[in-house]
Amino acid sequence: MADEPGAGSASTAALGGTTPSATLEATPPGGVAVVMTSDDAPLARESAAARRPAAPGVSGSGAPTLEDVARVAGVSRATVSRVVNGQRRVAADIQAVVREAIATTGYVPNLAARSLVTRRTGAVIVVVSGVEEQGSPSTIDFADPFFGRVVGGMLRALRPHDVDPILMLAETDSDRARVLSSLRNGNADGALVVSTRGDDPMPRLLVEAGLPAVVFARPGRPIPLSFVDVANRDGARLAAEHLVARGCRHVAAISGPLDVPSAQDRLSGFQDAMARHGQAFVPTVGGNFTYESGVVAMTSLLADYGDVDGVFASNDLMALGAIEALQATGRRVPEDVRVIGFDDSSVGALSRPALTSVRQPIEEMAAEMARILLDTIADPGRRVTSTIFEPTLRIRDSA
Amino acid sequence: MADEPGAGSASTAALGGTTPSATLEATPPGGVAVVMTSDDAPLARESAAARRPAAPGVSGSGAPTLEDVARVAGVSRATVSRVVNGQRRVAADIQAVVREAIATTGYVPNLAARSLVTRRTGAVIVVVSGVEEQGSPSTIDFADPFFGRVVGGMLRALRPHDVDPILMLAETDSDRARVLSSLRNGNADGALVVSTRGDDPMPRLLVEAGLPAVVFARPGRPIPLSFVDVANRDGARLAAEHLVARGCRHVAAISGPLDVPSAQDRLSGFQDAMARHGQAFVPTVGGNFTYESGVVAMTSLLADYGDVDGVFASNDLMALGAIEALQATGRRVPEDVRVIGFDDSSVGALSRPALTSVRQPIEEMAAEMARILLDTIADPGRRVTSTIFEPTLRIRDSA
DNA sequence: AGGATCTGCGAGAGCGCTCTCCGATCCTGC
DNA sequence: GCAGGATCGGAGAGCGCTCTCGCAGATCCT
Repeated sequence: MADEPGAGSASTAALGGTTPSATLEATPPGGVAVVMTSDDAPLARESAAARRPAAPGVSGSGAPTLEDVARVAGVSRATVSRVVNGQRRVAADIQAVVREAIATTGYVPNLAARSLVTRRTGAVIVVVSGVEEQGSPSTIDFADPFFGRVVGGMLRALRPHDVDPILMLAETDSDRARVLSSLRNGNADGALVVSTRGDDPMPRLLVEAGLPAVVFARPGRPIPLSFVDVANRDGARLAAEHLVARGCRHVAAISGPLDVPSAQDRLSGFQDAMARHGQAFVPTVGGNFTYESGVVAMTSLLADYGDVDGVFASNDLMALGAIEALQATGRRVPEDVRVIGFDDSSVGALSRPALTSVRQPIEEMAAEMARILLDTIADPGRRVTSTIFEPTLRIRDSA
Repeated sequence: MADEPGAGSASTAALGGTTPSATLEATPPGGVAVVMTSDDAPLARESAAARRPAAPGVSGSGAPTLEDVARVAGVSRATVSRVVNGQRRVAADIQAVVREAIATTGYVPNLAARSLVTRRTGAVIVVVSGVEEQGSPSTIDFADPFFGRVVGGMLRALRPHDVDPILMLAETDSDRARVLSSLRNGNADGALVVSTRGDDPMPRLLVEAGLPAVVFARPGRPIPLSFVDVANRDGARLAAEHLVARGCRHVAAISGPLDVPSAQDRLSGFQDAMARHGQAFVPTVGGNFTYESGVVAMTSLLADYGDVDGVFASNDLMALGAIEALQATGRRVPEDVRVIGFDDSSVGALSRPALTSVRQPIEEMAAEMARILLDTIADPGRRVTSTIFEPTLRIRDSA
């Protein structure tokens, strides 16, 4: 990216400056204005070599080190270290002196150095994992609120332990190799994996490498790896019972890809529950968790079973698509057909009619993942664990 | 959102012994079935307790080091290092031998050690910044797709450079201090800041500390800090012109909190554009970017100006709320009242009627932030920069 | 009261890596 | 054949930190 002569004081957008090539279909070509303000500002930011704290009387350059603090406090490095880490008992008065010295020097421990010896980094990798598909560069939809909710939940559980999440994508083999080596060479202590597909190889790789990890949702193939999940079958049962209770007699299902364990469980759980209520056969069409696939599935369902009066979709997006298709054929929701989704996503809550949906406590599940991982890191000999959360039915307008 | 009483028990069988002791305050009241296999040890949560140094003496146990590779290749550490980093010319044959040795040993550089001497970490902090409000524990809504889109955009720009984002929340002063010290002690090389409020102190702190940083959206107060933004006024103008073109004669606006610069710009840009088209006064009610505030604002607008036929809301959530309020009073959208939002969020696209909205290329903006930060880190003397993206109008059904 | 035990602090050895010298080797030109 | 470069590999000094070890001095027991 070319430098531009600072266009004097920045007043108006100097259009036609350097135009980042980032303007594919998003911005009309040339539709980017770059404004550079010169740094005649009082706060000169030549942060180049000047990484010094405003510490008086400390040695020459660079951030203050343990050594510096020790000198100021008149104790040894070891003692300062002990105070910083609160490890072994240190006399109260000395502790005070050291803390004082830490404050005046503005000391802050260098994590790289610490991690070099402790073999702990205080960071975990959050792997958003998918499988590259030909054509589409990414299978991961970051706009899906699911992603943010998971990360948010992890963050809240991690923060009290001063552990930070490093975000990594894992779509290609080289991505996965990168995650693995990051972990192996001590760039992070463990991994929290959120897979978008059942056949994701990431969990297996982690297990084989013997690395601490926890995954979201039960892995496709059983492997010795901790995971957190929702009781998908119970959620589906909730949906089935609700539809039955509302008087539905001809219900159908829109399922997710059956190689995804959760989709599998939701479908079979729904079928079983319906069977218990006398409907032995549930017309089912598969989708792929997208809105469009919901439209398609519902349309196809309608073609074969025009008298459906209840639909259970394996996620909210497909449920929304189903409603769209239903309404397009003049059917009213919920009067003519009742629709239930799965996820209790914000999209569903905001749509009209508001979507009745099976709620899984994503944030808490994510937090639990973090907790399990932390425990595993603290005690590597720990057995593999799993926590299953019970879903609840969030009744709104669509069913 | 209140927790529903949980559905009781776990039906799934335990894989081994059950130890619910791990679920102290971790487990939400009810609704959770914990199934865990466990070792006998009551897990001591002391992070400091289980801190054991790496297995001593076992050569094969620990990860291979430069030393190991050097021994295998029959060269010195320095040479291996040179090969790994491709810094100086190394004879081709020796290079081959070294690479061979790297492959056989499975060597992977220890980033902590490297960063200790290079003072570079290959990581940047993504600060999701807000201000703690009394009552609510968090002002940051991770379920908002905006969050994921930003992170996704950054990720894609960062990845080719092998730089990873570390996620941090900054709500309290101590959070902010943590971010600052992480940066200062070389835990990360720079910060990408996404603020949720205009009066967020984070940007200022970063500047004062002379740390490399880029923020999303123009800071509330002008400070010498690089940022990326969308031309909010232009976006608002687009909305105004569209409403006018569709024949709206009495338009109103629902604004965001006016201490947020972007909300300010959107409102004034809209007002100015409307003034140019003959509507000097635009009835305006403030909201706070939430769905509910949109409902409230629209209701209040309707009470005072029953004849509105066009509404511009400063974000999609509020626009959706407005539509809800409109429909609740029997008005049709877009036939009676046209509504335009801002963000082009996925919620808006999925709602019915689909929301017409001003689109800002969030992913690309985020990617540009990453690029600027990387440049700044590479050349700290670099001037402060800003890139303004042009918004476009995404016309759907609501206007 | 005397030895045993405990407690608190300092000395020092690295953790794995990069990078600056420096010496050894290999060309090149005369 | 030899000086003068140019090139390339090795030795070694740390980067800032933690942690074991050992030694004083305080505390305890019989």
